Amino acid sequence: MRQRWWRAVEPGADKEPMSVFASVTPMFDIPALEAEVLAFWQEGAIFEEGLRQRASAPPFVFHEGPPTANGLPGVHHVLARAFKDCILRYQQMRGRRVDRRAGWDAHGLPVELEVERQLGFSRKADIETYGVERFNQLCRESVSRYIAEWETLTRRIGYWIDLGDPYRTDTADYIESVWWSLQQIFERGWLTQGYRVTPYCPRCQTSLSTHELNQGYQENVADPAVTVRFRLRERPGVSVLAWTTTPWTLPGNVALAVGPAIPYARVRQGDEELIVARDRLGMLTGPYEVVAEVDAAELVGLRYEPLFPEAAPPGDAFRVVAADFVTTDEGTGIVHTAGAYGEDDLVLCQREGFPVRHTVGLDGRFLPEVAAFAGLFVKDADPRIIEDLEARGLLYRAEEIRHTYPFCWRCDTPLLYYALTSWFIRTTQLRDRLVAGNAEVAWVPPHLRDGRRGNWLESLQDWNLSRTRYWGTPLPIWVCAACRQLRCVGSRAELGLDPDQDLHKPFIDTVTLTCACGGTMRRVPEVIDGWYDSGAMPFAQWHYPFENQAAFAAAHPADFICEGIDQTRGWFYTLLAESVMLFDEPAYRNVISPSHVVDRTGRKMSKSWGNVVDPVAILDRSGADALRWWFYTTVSVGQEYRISPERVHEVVSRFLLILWNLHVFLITYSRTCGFDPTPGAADGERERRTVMDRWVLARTAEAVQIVRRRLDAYDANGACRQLATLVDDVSTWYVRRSRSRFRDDRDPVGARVACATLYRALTQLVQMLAPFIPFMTETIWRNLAAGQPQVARSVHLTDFPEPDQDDLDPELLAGMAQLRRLVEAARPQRQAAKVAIRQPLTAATVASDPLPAELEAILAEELNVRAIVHAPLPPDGRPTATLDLTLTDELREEGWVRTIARRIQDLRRLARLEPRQPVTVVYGAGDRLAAAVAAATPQVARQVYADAIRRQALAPRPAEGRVSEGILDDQPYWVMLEGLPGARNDPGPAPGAPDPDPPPGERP
RNA sequence: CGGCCCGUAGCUCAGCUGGUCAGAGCGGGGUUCUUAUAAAGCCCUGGUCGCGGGUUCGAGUCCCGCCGGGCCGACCA
Repeated sequence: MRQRWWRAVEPGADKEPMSVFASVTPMFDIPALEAEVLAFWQEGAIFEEGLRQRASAPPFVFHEGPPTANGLPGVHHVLARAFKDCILRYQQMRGRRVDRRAGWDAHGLPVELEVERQLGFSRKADIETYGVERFNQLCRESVSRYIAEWETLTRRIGYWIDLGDPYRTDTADYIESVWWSLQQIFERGWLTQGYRVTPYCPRCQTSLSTHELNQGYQENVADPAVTVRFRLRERPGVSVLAWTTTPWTLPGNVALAVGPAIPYARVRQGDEELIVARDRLGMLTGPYEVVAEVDAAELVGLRYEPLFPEAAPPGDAFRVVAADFVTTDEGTGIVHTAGAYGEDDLVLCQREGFPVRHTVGLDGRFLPEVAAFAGLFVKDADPRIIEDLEARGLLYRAEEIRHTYPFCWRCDTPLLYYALTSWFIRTTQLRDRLVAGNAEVAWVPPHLRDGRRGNWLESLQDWNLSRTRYWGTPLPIWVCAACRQLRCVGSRAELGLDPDQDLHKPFIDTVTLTCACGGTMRRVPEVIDGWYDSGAMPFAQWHYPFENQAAFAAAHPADFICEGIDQTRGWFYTLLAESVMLFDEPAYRNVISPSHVVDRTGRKMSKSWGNVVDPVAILDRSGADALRWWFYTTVSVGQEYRISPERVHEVVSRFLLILWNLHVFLITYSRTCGFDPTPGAADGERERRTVMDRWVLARTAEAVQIVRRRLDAYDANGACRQLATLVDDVSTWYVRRSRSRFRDDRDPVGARVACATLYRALTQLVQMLAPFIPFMTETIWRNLAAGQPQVARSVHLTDFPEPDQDDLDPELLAGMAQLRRLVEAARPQRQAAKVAIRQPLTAATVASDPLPAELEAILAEELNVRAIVHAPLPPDGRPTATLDLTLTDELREEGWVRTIARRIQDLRRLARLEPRQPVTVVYGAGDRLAAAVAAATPQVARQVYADAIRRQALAPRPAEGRVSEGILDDQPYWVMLEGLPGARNDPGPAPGAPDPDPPPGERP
């Protein structure tokens, strides 16, 4: 039967007669440990217990940003969740009630597209044909399917959030709350209809908001760039040249714009004359002659021949006008204007009274009016248009340009700038209040607030809220067919609907209202931007204001949110905007926003690059603790995370194994010395603490202070850096210096004091680490808590450590720091002189601030000198320690003995002996060396647990058994353990030696 | 074009309010210590802390300019 080695066994079954601890072993299967912990949490309902325990405590309010469940979660999703979880666990340990409700963004284009893919649809019309009701039902189901995948990962990484009662943006209650909010905004006059040019996806057939646009820019897109002749009507032989990268907008041309302050020129080239900006003469091909300089004012009002007369709209058009937005950075300094396909163009046309008419339909194909290209998709029409212009002598020049161009963030279709009637929230009017609201928020990293985020708010656009799609919250605006009166509905009651009525399309479109004028009101066809839904979660998750008004009031604004940097203009923005509009305050107080996860070379991860790092593979190999710790410590929040499985795995050996082995060490020796951590059991031992004990406790108390300060400031990086240093200090300084005390069987009280000290430091350390690496800390906690019914059964149910005032000791910390610097300063001297550290020396001359006697004793031991000679501090104030490297015979002999002893210990280790298993040592050496050994035999024997140390002839050395041999100051020797055959030099178990499993410390 | 971030040893990164700050880890080379450690300590890999100015008694650490990288905006008619 295989022991479940990572778990403490019930006391009594396996324990030392004197010990409350069950044995534990070195670690090797972290994923198995984590699976065990997950099962423990599940079976013990630890998460629920934590909430219950703080039920009446002051709340710490957290909002979970609802992921759109339309695909599998990636490693970057683990990143934000790691930071969320550590703050939430910390706050709960600090005594706050931390309700944390999961949420799912169920609406929106991403979900629709996923379903369209499944159904093999390529056009929006396919959805209508298929039936909107069935389609929406599939959307709802698709979300539910992916939610299951997200829940699996959420649990696996130890992200504690209540998955049992999530909010979903597609429920009727949620939608009703959103309607309520839109009615508020409508009544304040901020929700309006407008005819504007917006980015438009001809495949999805909906416009997009500016904050969706940014996600879809692609670099280095090749597009045609054409320069076209516009022939002046009254001046035969003279053309105005205009430049565009969208030839498909040329049939829609209605005007040419010149800059009022830009100087122009008329040039002769061949038998024609051309007008361009003087600064842009360089774009002309071939020789030319400037005929005249022309002011913009002279050009304004000139009429020209339409390029495509058959498409020309009725009314006034085809004139040159002045416009401020014209520049001479590109093109000819004269701008082709098509009212329906450019923001500036539309404004200009409306000002000048030019007709604004579409030449392209909602599907991105030319309308019948443009006979030559009717039915062609605009991008496909570009080359045909160029050919046509060429054939008619209107094309001056055609090239290819590479530039950045927006594509649909979900379906990769090139976007068109397209004039549409849309519903907008006039956020530009609210800019000052949004900026003021943002100023109240604390960001990690701090520069985001006034940097990227603040900057973005300054250049805010109106929020294009409506989407001409299907799966979303219906825009609750009804229009009277008779008098065009608008009404924004804010509740189901206004429509006379049951609470359990589904509110989606197509049902909602069948609901009519009667207008005050007696006419019939019908709903507008649009749904709303899914980002609005998620921004509504602070109130909509509560079905506010219809229910839970008190709960909402108590939970707004939130203390803390955390999402990736990409949410600056996503959720961070919509939360802020909606909260400011509705409640006149920001929705959150503190934000952590980690940067992107990229591959090991700094490239974005993308499926087509083949460099996507799979979180599951990392979790299976290194575990969730390792991945989490890597995120907390590898770089500061705000820097890119260059991830690779190897880098994450380093955490295991560099950090997790050391931590684990600290507790293995403690338990091993607690079992041998009979240490009992039960309060009261160690009474009276405090007075016997050594300076090392006091130091490690002071160091821990200091770390508690620092970690609390850092986490209170949402600085997980700072907290973890401190904890990493603490683990290193405990392991490589306290335990290393104190090892002999733990195993000193002549002083069991002293050993128990050491154990009690390490127990105290380690339990606090593990508690501090629990928010970050919740799995391993849980196992260690339970192993340490074994047999103590009064101790919390989970580390996550404990209170975060307080800095113990009695333990704090800044002077001791400073003294030890100086001591360690002195030791480091001295060691290179031995190396240079090739004198081993185990070789005792007479003295070291130390120039430093005076150290207390007990620290000086440690210094002498670390330096391995018999005396410390004091010297004045050098002028530069830098403490030094200078070794006297003179060797006497006596010193040499002592060094020999220590070498022999070390060789014996090494043989014990290689033979995998138990710590106290007695052995018989035999050795061969010359007389001088043997005399030194003989003189020190009692000490050596005790040190290496030898019942006898016997000398044999130097030659021949034994052929059997594992022998260690060497030369000390020209004197050859060998040493071996008697009765332990197995001569090979490998560290495998020697035949006859105890089986390596179970581990050391397990049997009496 | 504008905003922000970054540019520190071969690699990945720390360096808070200016004065032991010239560091850590990894890799490589060397060495030492050790029965908790699939460990650890130490040394080396000799870094003009991107470049140039400035402020200061003193600047990776503050200011200005420039170069390079990243992100975000704007523009892309």
